[in-house]
Amino acid sequence: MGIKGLTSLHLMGFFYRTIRMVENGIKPLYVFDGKPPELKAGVLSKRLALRKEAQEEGEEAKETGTAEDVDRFARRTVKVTREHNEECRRLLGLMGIPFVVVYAAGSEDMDTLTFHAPVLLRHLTFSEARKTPISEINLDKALEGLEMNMSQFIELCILLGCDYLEPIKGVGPKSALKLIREHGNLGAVIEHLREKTAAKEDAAKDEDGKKKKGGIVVPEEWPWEEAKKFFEHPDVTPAKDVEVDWTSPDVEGLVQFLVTEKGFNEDRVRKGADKLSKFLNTKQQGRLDGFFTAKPKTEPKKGKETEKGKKGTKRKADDKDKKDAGSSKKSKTKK
DNA sequence: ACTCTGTCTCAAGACGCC
DNA sequence: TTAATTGAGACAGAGT
DNA sequence: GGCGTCC
Repeated sequence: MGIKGLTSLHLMGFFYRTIRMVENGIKPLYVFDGKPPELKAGVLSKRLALRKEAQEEGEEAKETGTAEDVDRFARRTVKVTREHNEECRRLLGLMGIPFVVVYAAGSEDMDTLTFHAPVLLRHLTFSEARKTPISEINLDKALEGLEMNMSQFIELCILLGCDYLEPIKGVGPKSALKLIREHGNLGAVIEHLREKTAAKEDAAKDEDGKKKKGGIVVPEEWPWEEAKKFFEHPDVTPAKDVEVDWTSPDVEGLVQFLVTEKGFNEDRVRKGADKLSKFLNTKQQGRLDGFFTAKPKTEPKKGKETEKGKKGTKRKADDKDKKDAGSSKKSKTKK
């Protein structure tokens, strides 16, 4: 029953995606993620359970469901094995595209900016088909909009919860921003919060049985200063030590690999290789235009709020008497 | 009223023909 | 050698 | 734009 081919989806993806980028003036550098940090072990095991469940349901669907269901499930279940990884690297090598392997990639949103990346592009991986527009976040603009310096920005991000420290419950985007604004720096904020907590505890002590929860509590151990140092001086290989060369593709090698070994259409492969060498050789390049459809919303929203999307969240006013709305556990609507 | 958090859901390739 | 992700949005509910 | 094909 299987459609047995389809063993090269990953290569197809890399091949065509890369070509598309190159055509549009992007010189990609692939970063292969090493192992995830153990910090997340707990979370991972939790997800494992969920996934297992999902898989079981998938199995079930396989028997009762429609063809689309099966197909869909199959796509989710594709394993990325080491072979796939190696093949991808081999492919990139033949294409003349550099790549590196890293072992700690906490690269998310603002975290990335804290590492002084000047520009952050989000949603790049969403093919243009999706409605999600690509957004560009410029560090300088962001700082300007926040009226902050880099130090404050880093501290703000730490307050919001970076991957390396427990987030402080009760402090979200708004409060964090406000706190930093009011106190000027994270040290003062922490001090302030600790004092507050202490005061409440004292008050509670008198009454004994009163409410225990004293507002926002900063964890005992909260080495934010170290985190900050880490952001300022990340433990990375200096750029100059990394080899990043974009070279001409090895056409025959590609043909050998993709056509002979993987059964790709030779014309397509050669055509792709042509594009690669053409665009990689010509120094000049078109801009990003054309790679994405349009970027309707630009960010220059001065005021505060560098985060563009935030405003949404309109509560659904019509939530009348919807009784147990929230209790729907994992009731998957299966067909 | 507003803010924050937790939980859940959804989808993820690329091309080309019509 | 396996297992395993990511990001976004919506919503409900508890906290202040 | 939706849908079949690529492999």
